[in-house]
Amino acid sequence: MRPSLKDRGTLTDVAKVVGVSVASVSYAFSRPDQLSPKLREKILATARSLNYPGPNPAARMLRTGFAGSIAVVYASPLYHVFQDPAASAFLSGVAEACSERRLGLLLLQCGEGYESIIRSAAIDGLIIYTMPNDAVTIQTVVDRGLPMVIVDQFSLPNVPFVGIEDQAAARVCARHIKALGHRRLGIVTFPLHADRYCGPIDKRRLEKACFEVARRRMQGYLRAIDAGGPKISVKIWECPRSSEEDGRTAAEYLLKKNPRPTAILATSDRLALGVMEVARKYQLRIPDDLAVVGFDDIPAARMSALPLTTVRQPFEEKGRFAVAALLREKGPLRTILPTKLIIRQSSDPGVLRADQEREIDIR
Amino acid sequence: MRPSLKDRGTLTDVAKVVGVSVASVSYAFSRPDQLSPKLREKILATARSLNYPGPNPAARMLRTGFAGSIAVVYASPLYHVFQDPAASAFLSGVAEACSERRLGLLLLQCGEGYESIIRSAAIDGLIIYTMPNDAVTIQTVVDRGLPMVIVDQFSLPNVPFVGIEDQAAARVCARHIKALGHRRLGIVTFPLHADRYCGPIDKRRLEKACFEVARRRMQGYLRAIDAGGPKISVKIWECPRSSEEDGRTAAEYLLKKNPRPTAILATSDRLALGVMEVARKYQLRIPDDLAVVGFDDIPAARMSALPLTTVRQPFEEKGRFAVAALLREKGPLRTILPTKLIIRQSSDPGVLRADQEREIDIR
DNA sequence: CAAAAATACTTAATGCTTTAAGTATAGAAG
DNA sequence: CTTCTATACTTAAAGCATTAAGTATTTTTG
Repeated sequence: MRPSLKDRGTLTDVAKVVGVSVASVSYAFSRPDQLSPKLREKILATARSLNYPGPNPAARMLRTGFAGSIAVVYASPLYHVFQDPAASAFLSGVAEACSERRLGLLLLQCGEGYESIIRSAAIDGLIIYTMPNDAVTIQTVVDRGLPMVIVDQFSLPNVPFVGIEDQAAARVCARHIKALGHRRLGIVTFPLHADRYCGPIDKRRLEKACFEVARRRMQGYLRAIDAGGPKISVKIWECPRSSEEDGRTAAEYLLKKNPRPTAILATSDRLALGVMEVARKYQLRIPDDLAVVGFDDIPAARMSALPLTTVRQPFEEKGRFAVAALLREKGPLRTILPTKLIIRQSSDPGVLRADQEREIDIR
Repeated sequence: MRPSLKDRGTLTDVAKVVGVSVASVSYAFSRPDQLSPKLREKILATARSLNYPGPNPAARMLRTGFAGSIAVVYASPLYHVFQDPAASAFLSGVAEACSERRLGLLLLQCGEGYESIIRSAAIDGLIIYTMPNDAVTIQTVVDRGLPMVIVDQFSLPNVPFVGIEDQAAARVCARHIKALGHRRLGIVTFPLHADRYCGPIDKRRLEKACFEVARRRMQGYLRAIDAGGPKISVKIWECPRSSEEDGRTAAEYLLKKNPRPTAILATSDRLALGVMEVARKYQLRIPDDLAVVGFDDIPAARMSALPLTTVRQPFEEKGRFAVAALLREKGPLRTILPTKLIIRQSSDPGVLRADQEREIDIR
């Protein structure tokens, strides 16, 4: 690509032709009130005739210190955001908030090999949407010294945080299942670490987890399970991503265990939907033979042939809050949004119709 | 938000402390080969200790003329891209191509009130994904004088174009319906104009259409319908957007006509899915009482309780091609990607099972 | 009609980096 | 030991705009 911002004429060129100072030309473009309409028109007309494309964004940015865009940093391959309904919903909120404020929205991938692009992106602030909790990656971002907001994940001192009560919500899921009488549970989680591991996990791996959301949800499940009452057995499977396919893989493992779990908790709806597919394949009746609970309440959870019990979280709102927090417009350092347990057919034999659901506020 | 790119120390500050020239500091960051490892390390260490965040992107950009990001311009509210499966799939391809090349992906809304942000975005090129074919809006973009690519929509001389044979594909849809013996047709289209009109349209409105994709598809339908053979009646409904809800509204109108159409062609799957919902509500059997054909082959088309006949187009590939074309890496001025008619239960009584489908190459 | 105020425009400093070309030094080659 | 080359670093120009403060001119006001 040719150096696109170069070789396009400058304010000075226009000024010379019109016979005014550069200041006037600058004002013609960005502060109309400083000029007589007549001169302004003349300048703009000349600019057009000279093919002058308007003030160079880089120079303007250098001078004003304002880029007019914010970035969302995403740890997985960038295209996943367009494939994952939860990420899409969040970004939808971010996009809406950006549009309102006339800000551009820059999507950045973080992780190894992507440091340079994070370092040199022309932005006014960063929303950290997913990022492993490891020092190297964080450093690149923090080093920019830009305003930032962390969404879900870990938190950093003095950096605004927007999220939900992951642990409390997960706890409520597990309690729900426990209350239904299940004593053998399976848990399917999206990554705890950034190593693309796929398989059962041990305690150590859980405790060292560098994706906080997964860890908090896991902790929620486990605490509710261990919170007294009847003894409950648990098998855990970690997936390298959060797709239906990963859910299927997990289910193939968990459902072949003997004795088979009677309920599966998944840290995302996509995983849960994958689990249900496999259950159907093995002719297990849901919720009688197997109860399934997801997390997120993506549209597919409700639309599924067998509607999924899940935790509803306000993704769009999260996105809007994240932008607001980034711009320091208002609000506290920590914004915790409310969630609800949505009970549908996939877990509760008492829910008889597909369009029936029960909402329970969490906390 | 505080002026974030300001007040952060400069190359010069670091140079002074280390006691070297600014050039050396610059090289330490961006051209390691120009410096002894020892000096480089010293400079970077000092930079860290001074909280110098690395070269100012604006200044670097001003000097090099390279921004490191490209933009996708979208005419509807930006958050729609995260809600529309077709747009998501396209952007998914764009995102993948950007990641590969270490480019940032900036999402920009175009249209009234958004000119300034398009004018001042720090980018190296533009992918025009949707944009009404009206001079004012186009001008803002063209005026930037940046490399650009137009995807679908109108084309501009010497601007690379990536798209599909909309008209041919639509023609094949209509022929398919015609061959099945239908003589009363309804057509549901997404916007032909940017005026949010919702209702039946006349010839004039169609001919003056400023969204080319809609126009080309409409023309395809109509030409196939008028191409001799039995006489066929057509009712057309234009929607202000391309959602299921719009499809429902359209269906409420079309299905109340007397006599009722026996087939409905929709310019998008989302519209078609909305139509099918209403058909179900009225207890119409699909495809016997009503055949429905969509366009795009989004995942929901296949997953629908009654799988939808539609045109499959390679969205991700379109995105990747658009980026490639923007970077002038290869390829001709016009890239036309192949499409297929995917025949499923919603149109063809001969398709008996939900998971059965027939593919027909278009052209 | 003189003084004050508003309007319209200019001056000039400043923002921070990149990079071709130049210089000094150390090491290799003859 | 001289000459050449490579290495390591410096010089200085250029990239393009914004904007506070100043000047000249016109309009308003008393």
